[in-house]
Amino acid sequence: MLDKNYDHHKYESQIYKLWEESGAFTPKVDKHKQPFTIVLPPPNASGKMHTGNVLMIAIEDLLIRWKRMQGFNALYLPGTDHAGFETQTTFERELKKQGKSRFDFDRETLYQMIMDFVLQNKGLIENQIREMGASVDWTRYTFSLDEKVVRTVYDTFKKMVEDGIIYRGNQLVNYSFKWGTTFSDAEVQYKDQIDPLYFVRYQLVDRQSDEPEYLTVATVRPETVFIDTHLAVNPKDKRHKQWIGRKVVNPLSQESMQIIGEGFVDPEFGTGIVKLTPAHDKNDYEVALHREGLPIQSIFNLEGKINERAQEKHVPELFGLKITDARQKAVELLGERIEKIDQNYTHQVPVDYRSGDYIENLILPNWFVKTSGIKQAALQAIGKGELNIFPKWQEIKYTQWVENMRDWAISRQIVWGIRIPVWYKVTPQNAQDFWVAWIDSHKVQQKGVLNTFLNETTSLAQIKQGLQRIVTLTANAEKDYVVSSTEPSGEIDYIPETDTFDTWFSSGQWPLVTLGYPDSEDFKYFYPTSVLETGWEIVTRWVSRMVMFGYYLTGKSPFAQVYLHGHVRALDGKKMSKSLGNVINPDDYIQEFGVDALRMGLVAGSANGRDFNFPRDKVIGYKKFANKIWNVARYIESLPSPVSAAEIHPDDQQVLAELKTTITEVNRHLGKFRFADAGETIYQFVWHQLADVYLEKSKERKEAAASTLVEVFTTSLQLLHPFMPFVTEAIWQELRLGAGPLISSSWPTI
RNA sequence: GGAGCUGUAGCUCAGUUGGCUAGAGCGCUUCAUUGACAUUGAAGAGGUCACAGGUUCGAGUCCUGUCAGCUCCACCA
Repeated sequence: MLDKNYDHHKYESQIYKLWEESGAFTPKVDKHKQPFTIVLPPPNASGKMHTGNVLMIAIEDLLIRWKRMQGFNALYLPGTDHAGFETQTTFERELKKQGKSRFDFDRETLYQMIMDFVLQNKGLIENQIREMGASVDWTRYTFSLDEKVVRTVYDTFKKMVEDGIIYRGNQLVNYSFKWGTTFSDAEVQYKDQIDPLYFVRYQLVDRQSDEPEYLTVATVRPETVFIDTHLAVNPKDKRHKQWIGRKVVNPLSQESMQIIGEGFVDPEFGTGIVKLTPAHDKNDYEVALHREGLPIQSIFNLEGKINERAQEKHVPELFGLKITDARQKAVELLGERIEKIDQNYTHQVPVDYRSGDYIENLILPNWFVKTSGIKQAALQAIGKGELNIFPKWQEIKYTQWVENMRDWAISRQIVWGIRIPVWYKVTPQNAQDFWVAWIDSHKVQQKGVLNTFLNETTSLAQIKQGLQRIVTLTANAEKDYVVSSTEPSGEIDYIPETDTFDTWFSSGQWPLVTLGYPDSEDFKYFYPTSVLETGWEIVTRWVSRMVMFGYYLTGKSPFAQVYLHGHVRALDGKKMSKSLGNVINPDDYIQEFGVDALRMGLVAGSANGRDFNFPRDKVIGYKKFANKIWNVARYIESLPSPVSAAEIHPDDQQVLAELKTTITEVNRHLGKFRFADAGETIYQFVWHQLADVYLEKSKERKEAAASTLVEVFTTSLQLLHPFMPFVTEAIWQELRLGAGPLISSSWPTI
């Protein structure tokens, strides 16, 4: 006898085990069957499940189970990501609790410590994926630092270097002094901030009698004044265009600066005159690139302090100061030349997406992917229909973003990740071009230019042993490095690159590496994958990169269809955030209402790809629904033995016809990624047509109606299975409705 | 500045190529019920589909404009 009510605690874990052991999750390569593949967007290996992950898995598992039942060879491929920067920052917080920091360890030790940390925590997210009922193939599980991933990433890097798509450049990057690393454009966000806006006077050279003595420039960064190379005005600006070609004196360095015309200058802003600081501003940098002879000189060292340029430019007072202190000091030095200060100036400052700390634009040697060569295919994919994004309007966003993509800085100055497989040649002549940080034999950190350390007592080998980080002070020409995963042997000394790849460089190849690119049987059979399902916020960082790598390496889009779900917002309609205290922990809902209810509630509440509020009401509603199905099963169980009746009653005919319509509708909705509609359709049928009407009426003719009731209910369970896998399978097992488990039964046809 | 999304019942939202007598869930009202289920059943109230024009035999749906909310991208030194 079934219990009076459905108790999800009683069934969920044992049913997952049953599925996994049945082999239903593990498709075999079979040329006679058509593959259907979804690669799970890998969650952070040391993270835990959030509502977005739940929705993601609910939708993907729904598609997979549907296709599996339809007879496809369905592969749902799981994995987790090392999430380089995010994990390292998390780990650093742990270190801080112990009174330590990353600077206390050499890179290999630190890497191993983080690896241990991640391995310790990895089980949590894996268990949560199981708990969700995701019918993923654990035998093909991939972690993004698995050897096969690293190997492919290295091969790709090598190929891209050889093809000239990856290059080493000394150019403007987004840099965080707090974290000591570069960020890609996609990782930079902007936040509003109020800063004083200083109006600084620049004296005109060779002034004619009727002219003012000076020009005024508005800036929030007086500390950079001394390195200004030029002033710029908009050539269309009638007030100012006459200054083009004239000169002013830099109020701090006293050097003469030419005034140039540049279209980017907004005549409406400030005074309509801009100072140019090419090493620390994107616009100014662009100007410097297309104009000959604009010096690009950085004024910060790697610790965010003013470097020796301060002396060269005659403002020694600024040397060694941090940015904020330098700003104060510069204001003092400018003194009278500051005409006025606007204290209420609101502007947007760049911050990193993770911690919201300042990002500076700096010139640093970095590895870059030249996007101009590979983004064309990623754009054409849309036009050619090889890549379809749902909802359709997201294609516009994707296209815009790819079109505007600048070169992609892929090196990160953190240890947690895949080390860039490069070795720099070290010779007595170039030892001054490397800055190194390393832990010496007394466990003390040393920092400085390499050749200052190399002497009788300290060998290069010692430095390498305790190496934390190297920075090449110039962009190395190709002859100065070797691409290799292991240290090249021979006469010449080498020092390893310590930068790691941007996580998105490896996860951009995720569909490839998980399937065993380039020559595994799996890859040949399951690639390209069928559907990529993920959140829209990740289109720029991830989806676009996967498409680019897919075309670059295989000539194909890694997936034909992309379905983007919306953000799950908090109950109050706001973005979930710790500070607002409105974060929803899916575990609470799983405990209280069960996985089926949570999955179905989210699927039914997801607004066709738009953002939506966490649908608590629906989750509760579907828990009740699970119980409703359960009780239909209980009723069936209570029936006298099913009697086959010859008569076809009109009620039977009607319910069978309604069932047919339901099957058609569910298929139609699922085919269009309209999951909420599909769920709603089957819900309405089961509750309000089957249970409320047909079942009630059949009570007057129990024996005669029994076989139809069982048939319709069995089919309903199959239709419901992809949406609510646990309760449907539990009933299937308890009532022994089929030979094998429900997960492996056939999708209803008409 | 560029682009996109949204505005439908008290609340959260469906409404797919125009055919709507506008739906669902929750909430609300009234009633019922000890044999599948109160995690229930039956009945009901509730909407000039943001606003103004237009196209059409017909507009929640298409077009134009206005207002409001949200988001993304680019950025102002």
